[in-house]
Amino acid sequence: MVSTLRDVAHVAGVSIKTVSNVVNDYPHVRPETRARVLAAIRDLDYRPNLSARGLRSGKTGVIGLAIPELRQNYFAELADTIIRVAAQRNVDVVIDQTSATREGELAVLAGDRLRLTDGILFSPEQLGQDDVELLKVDFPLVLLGERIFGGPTDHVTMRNVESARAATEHLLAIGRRRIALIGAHPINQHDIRSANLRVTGYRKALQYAGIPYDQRLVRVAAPWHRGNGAAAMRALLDEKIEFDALFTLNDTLGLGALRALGEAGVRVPDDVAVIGFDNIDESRFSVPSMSSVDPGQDQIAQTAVELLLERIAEKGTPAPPRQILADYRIVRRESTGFSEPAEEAAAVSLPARI
Amino acid sequence: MVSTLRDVAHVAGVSIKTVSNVVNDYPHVRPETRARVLAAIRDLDYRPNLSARGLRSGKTGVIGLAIPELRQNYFAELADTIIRVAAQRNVDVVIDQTSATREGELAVLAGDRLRLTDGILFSPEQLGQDDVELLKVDFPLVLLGERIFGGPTDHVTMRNVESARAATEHLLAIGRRRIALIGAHPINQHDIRSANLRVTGYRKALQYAGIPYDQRLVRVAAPWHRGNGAAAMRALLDEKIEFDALFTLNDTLGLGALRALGEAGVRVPDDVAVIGFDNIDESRFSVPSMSSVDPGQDQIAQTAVELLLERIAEKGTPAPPRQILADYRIVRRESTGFSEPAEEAAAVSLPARI
DNA sequence: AATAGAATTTCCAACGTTGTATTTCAGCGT
DNA sequence: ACGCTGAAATACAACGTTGGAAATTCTATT
Repeated sequence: MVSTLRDVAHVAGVSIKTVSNVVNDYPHVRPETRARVLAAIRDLDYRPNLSARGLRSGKTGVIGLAIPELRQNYFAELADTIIRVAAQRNVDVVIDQTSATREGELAVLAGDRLRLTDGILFSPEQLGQDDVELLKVDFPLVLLGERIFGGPTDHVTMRNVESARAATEHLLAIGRRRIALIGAHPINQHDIRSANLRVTGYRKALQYAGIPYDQRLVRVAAPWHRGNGAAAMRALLDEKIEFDALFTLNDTLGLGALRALGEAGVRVPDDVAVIGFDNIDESRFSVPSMSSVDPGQDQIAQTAVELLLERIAEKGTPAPPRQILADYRIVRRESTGFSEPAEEAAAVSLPARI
Repeated sequence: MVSTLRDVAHVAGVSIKTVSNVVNDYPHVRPETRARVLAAIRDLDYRPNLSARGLRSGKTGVIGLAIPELRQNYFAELADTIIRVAAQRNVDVVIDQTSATREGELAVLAGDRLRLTDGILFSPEQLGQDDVELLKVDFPLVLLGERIFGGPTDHVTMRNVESARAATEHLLAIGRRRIALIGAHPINQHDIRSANLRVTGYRKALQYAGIPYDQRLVRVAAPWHRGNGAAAMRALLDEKIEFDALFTLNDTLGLGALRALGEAGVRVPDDVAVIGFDNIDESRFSVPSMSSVDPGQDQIAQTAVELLLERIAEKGTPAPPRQILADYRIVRRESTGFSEPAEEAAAVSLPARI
């Protein structure tokens, strides 16, 4: 039913190794022989058995992507891109959801998922800088995200400080001076998670502009989901703190805040300009559409897959760990007084379910 | 470095087959022997080589999920649930994105992805009823969605007609009489895609309520994404057609329509009540939060995985194809004049990226 | 103590592939 | 015609696992 090298070899009248050589583009095969074998492969609809190949070669052609939850827009988009990039390299992707639990993330590092995969792309959410030692694993691992820096593995991440600063400067550039921030985390000097990095960028922009940092404008919100964005915004409004702009540390918070602003009758961007972070698809379609920082996710996905495949192919002593920073850009939309050209708003390049 | 059955056998002082028996819960192993083997397995951190197991047994323990785009909320949520269910059964999931192209979907049926997987969950978006013959494949396949009915494979889907009727009746129940619909497709008698099924439900509800069907209220929109929902709504408003309610054939269209309504200063639900379809997470957080039809996606995911695993395990003549219909429910939110209890709105059970 | 019968363990082969080593072949110079 | 060279093709073994059957050990009877 399913044909093997043996069947192809029989039909083509050669040995199975010759068929294998053809399949693997081994150079020393006579064109005539190659043609005969290829014809047999076509006739029999032969496909390599990946289990056998994996057993023999020690490589499965599958990489793992360990993320908290596919349900979160950010990770769905990341996974989407990563799968596309991997597919171009003829690599399959198995997704492992850690459910954003420390337990789940430790299981990733313990290699519980490694049974099938040649290596793992790992975007932790619970592990932090203190866990950096745990990244010393004996399989190829590429780290994503901003939870851990300076680890022993390749790391692909975004320019948090610079891009947050740019976002803040965007608000300053349109004349805003009282810029609230939602999404901070309790201060912890040893914690360099992205919240703190982005807050740092925010403060730098203020400082450079000569605007004093006002603690009351900076609100804690964790985790970064809509409900907390809305709640933080309601608190700001309740406390009657004056502000004319808002920077939320991710888009999801921003969308929640937009909702709370809408409920309260605050006009965006007239009364309050809003910018988020991540540039998820959804932000283009909110009311009003929301400006955001595009942290270069496509580039991150592309780079991460490339680095991982390099590591998997690597022989001998591993090269020292590399850190790659993606390019960012500010996407201006209605929430900061801009409007995208109609085409862009309409250009949903991704056909929807019908 | 990586230990095998052989290593474990050596340490435990038994044959590799005995270790294999322990690993596979073969009953006739003395408790004492079993304990010794398990200890060795722990000590050596032994994990079965899935390639070898797959080669020997012909099963990989991996299933494929073929969907158009992970980037679409609906599919991200579906994939999320399916991966969770599969994980409980110790099965991994490889995601294959067809990019919503016919070509990509044909590749799925051609088994291009089958190299690694024991079977496939397939949610087509381009293939239609005319392609039903193509579903006759020689590997386990479970069909999802509403594009093709009566095929040769198991099929898990939703009650489109009934649930769309219930959605319409919900709008009728709150006193609305001029109910617009967005998301219809050009009429084609042989096409039973979900758009037409849902329109059928809508018409049945109207008919039962004694309300005439008004062609002008029914708008085409394809594909079902936000931009088209907004565009259809703008057209309705521009044409000054009177309506006091809106049923969009999915949530994404509805969110786009909400945006257009907001832009036009139309109040929701006061002027126009809105209900969508799919109950994606996002609908809870729009402004206002959007009522929707929950088509029973969790149940669909659960059932689909179960059916597929049954088919994979099936020996001998295959049982006749089964069709499973999930239970639906109407979720009432602000867009139809209800508000969820605060707890539910806040109960985002899925921690976000920090 | 011998023995049937069951329980437990082991042996052997095979799954489909590819790396290494070997053989065969064609073309060339002498 | 002979040996040489490199290209082309092949033979063989091994990757780690498990199904089936055979071998061994144990238990309960007699």
